[in-house]
Amino acid sequence: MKEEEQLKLGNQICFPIYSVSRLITKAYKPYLEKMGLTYPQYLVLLVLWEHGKSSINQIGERLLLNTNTLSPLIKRMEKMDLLERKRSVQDERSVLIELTKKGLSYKAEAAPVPQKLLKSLLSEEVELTDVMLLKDTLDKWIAILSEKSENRSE
Amino acid sequence: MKEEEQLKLGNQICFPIYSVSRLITKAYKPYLEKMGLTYPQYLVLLVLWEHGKSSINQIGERLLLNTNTLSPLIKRMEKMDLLERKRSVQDERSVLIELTKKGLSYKAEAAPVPQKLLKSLLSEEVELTDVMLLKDTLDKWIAILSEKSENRSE
DNA sequence: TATATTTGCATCGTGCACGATATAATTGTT
DNA sequence: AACAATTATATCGTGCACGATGCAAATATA
Repeated sequence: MKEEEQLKLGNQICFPIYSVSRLITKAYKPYLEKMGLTYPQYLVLLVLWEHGKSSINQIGERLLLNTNTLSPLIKRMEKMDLLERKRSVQDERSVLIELTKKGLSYKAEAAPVPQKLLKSLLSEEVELTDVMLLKDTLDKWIAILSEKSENRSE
Repeated sequence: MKEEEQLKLGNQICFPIYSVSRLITKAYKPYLEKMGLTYPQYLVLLVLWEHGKSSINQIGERLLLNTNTLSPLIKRMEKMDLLERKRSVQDERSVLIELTKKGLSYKAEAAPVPQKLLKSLLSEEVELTDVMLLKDTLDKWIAILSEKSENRSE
């Protein structure tokens, strides 16, 4: 492909990823706003539902987010009475995050959401096998790219 | 799949899209910061390089962004002397955006960037055919999802 | 031709993202 | 033990995203 052609929006590979990411966040909105959650806040809950009490660092590793994003986000969630922040006794630097009853209780309400969303993304044109292939490629890219962005300093 | 299982991060389909989107924006950074550009600013340039003078509305349609995002972004780009804003004579509501010489000249520098980035995303594990399949699925989703988010009010 | 509706853009407020920097606790080294 | 390096978190500044709202120009309707 000529360079000229590559600069056209329709031939870009990153633009559709960027757009779909935003559009999916929007698609999540009607489901999440019933609970007063944003999508990143929902992601934090996913981690805590799956792994229980975790440090900010551990949450960040799983979501590929740094503390400069997570710290304020988690403080907002604390204000919403979804979780509690406690300094670790073993290591006074760590802040351990634990769900409140309210945070735990949202799990039941959130459970059917991914299924509903996936369903809305499936059609005659896009079948489940396509989605699995897509996820496969993306997961491989995450492995490559997250490696790279960590080692920026080396 | 049980609902319990679906709530695990590793089984989510939207999370990898969200993560890869952010990681790719980061991957673009070293290439774009030479020109002092952010990724969304680069997208605006792509539109203007391809289509020439355009209204904010037209740019928004192509990038799937509204004016509340584009207006400030384009004003920043005007300050950087990349483009000029002019009210349309035919329709005083429209603001027409036209590239300056500087904005035009960046095209040559930006031309090889998508190729380089794509290359860094290809490996033994992820081949070009996988990327084409991925883009195909994403483009179909954009068609579905952008339709939906427009018709929210109906 | 008045008036209602729509359209294009801008502004405001809130919440991410993220680079840069700061700080205190911990660990490593001499 | 004293000091250097690392680690975990927090804060700051900037730039998106986006819902809500406002406003003026254009268009549609009565």
